[in-house]
Amino acid sequence: MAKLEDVAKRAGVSTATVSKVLSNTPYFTESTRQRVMRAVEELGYVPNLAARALAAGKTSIIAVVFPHVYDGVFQDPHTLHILQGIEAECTQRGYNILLSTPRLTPDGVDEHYLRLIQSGYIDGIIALDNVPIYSVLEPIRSKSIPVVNLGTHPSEHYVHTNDYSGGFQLMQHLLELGHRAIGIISVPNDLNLSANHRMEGLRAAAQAAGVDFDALPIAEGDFSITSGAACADLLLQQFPTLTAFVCLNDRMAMGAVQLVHRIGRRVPDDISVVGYDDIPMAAVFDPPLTTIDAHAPTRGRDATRMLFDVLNGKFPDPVVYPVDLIVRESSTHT
Amino acid sequence: MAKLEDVAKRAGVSTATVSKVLSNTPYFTESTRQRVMRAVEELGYVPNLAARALAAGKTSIIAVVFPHVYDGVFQDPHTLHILQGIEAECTQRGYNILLSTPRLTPDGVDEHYLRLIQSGYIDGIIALDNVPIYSVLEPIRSKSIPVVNLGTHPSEHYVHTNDYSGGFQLMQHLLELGHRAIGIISVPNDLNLSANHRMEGLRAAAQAAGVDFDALPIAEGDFSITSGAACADLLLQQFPTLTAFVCLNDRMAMGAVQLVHRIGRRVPDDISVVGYDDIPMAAVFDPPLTTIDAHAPTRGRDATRMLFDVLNGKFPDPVVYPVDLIVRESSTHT
DNA sequence: CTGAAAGCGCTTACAG
DNA sequence: CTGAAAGCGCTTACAG
Repeated sequence: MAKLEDVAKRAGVSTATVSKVLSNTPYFTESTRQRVMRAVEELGYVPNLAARALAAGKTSIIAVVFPHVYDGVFQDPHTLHILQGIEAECTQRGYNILLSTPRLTPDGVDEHYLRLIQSGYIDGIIALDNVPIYSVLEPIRSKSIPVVNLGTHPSEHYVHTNDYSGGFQLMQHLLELGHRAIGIISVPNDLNLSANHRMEGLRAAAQAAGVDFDALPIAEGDFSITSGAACADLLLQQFPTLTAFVCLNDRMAMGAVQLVHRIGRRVPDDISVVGYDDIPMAAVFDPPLTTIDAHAPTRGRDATRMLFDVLNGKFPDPVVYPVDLIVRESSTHT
Repeated sequence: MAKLEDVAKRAGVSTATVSKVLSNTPYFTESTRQRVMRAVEELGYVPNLAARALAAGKTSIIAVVFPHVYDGVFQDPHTLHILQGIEAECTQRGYNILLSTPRLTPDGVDEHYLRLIQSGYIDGIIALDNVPIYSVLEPIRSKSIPVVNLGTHPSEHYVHTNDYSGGFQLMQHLLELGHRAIGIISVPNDLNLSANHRMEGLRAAAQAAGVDFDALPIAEGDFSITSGAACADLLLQQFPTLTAFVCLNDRMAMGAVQLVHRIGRRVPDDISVVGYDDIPMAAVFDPPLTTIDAHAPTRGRDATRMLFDVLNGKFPDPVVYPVDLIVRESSTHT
């Protein structure tokens, strides 16, 4: 495998010159540049990134940090949508993605993640830092690694959506349809900060309409389809007269719909069900889900662009996306 | 940030000793080992992986290569299931995952991928090498990077499933239920080798039952839900008397079910629909899908274990998984 | 059982 | 505009 030295010899210049030509430093004779480039071409030279990383401290690797919680980031279409945006942007800029899914405990994060942070391997981080018990940004604070946060733990650079507003709109929608007997399908409040903010939005909308939020029946799932079905089952057994379910994500909403159908009732005629995220399947589900579009596909891309801005010494403004209520057929008036 | 030299000084030994103690070389006084370990502890020393990569040629990074085709690997729950298995196994062994989604053309693969291969960054590769026009393993052959292939391009080490058998069982199932007017929802044959093998299985089962496979109507989608619906629409307009659809993956099957419902007919009473992959949603879909379980979750894990075997100098046997027909409610007799 | 020293393949002030 | 040389932080024969 050809190295810089080989290229230098063949081009009749020093390794320093080759290095500089390759990194596009100006002030070189056109002829030198061409000699170098031809040697590179002829030898099929490709730089050894490990060496470059050591010498220059630049690796062309960015870490995507998605904490490992509940049933796994790999099960969540929403998370994947974000990853897709990150990947597209990184690939375009010649960067590689290192996928990190640290395991969190109240005491901190696993050793493996800590090693990665200090490995000298990564130029920057995009994090989905959303787990209340611990922020994965914590061990990074003492380092100088640029970070953009897609989660809601405090961070200098971030791309958020307005979860509070999303929750508010969702509840408002059901209330406007006349629903009052509304079951909440939530998650434990130590699971996800975004979910907590959505809950606050739900509460605010209820209170604005004079509805006692705390009196509404609530069940806690884990974002999975099956947990949504289980929650709906539980709630309907205790409160058979419920006319609607608000679910904190689309997958639980899909589970709730299935449970309702399984017990011989109809969505939305008997019971309205609304979700959150607008995953691709939401639009083609039966019935299509009323949900909140939180712009996952573009959020990953924007976070990545922001990270590159930071890497280039710019100071990008934080971004908070608005969210959009998407009314489909899973909800109707009482 | 503490480096090896700092640890050595503090422990009163040479850097060579520290390095060897840390890599678990035997033959060290217990007291030396302890002095070193304490110094490591006190300084919070973490090795710089870039330096280690350069010096030892070991990076603790393995690349997961999922060629970028059709609507993207990130949309495919099946692919993600595989990734989940890979991630779990790598994390457990202290390895990092570098995600690579090369863009393929008949002429080859993008420059970015080529650079990664030669970067000196990766210890091994797990590939889903399934695109007929080009094998991502091609540029690796001249290198000495260990590879395990989850796709069906030729490779020394691989973990497969028997797509042919899956196709065969699926068609056999419908034929046994009495179906003869069967629409095939496939993909273009330059898209995916696994899909092609499934098609061969379908054909063989048809022929074994005396059915002329080439006479069956066929439409080509792109694995997405919406394409499944579009194909079903097309086929039913041309052949209104079809009693069943075989789809080459679950998502297209879900699209087909939705189209059937949309035009006021029922699954399975009017039309049976079967899929392939057994993605998590298949079991909770309405109706639950008859499909082929190709063991995605364990396949990623097994491929990763195989890769570590190769890295450790072993010669693991290739693995071909059997596949299982899962009969649910989306298919019934004519 | 332990250490001195060379080397992995780059980049980067510095000097000219 | 170009090059000599030091250095990035490790590992690894080799010698003792």
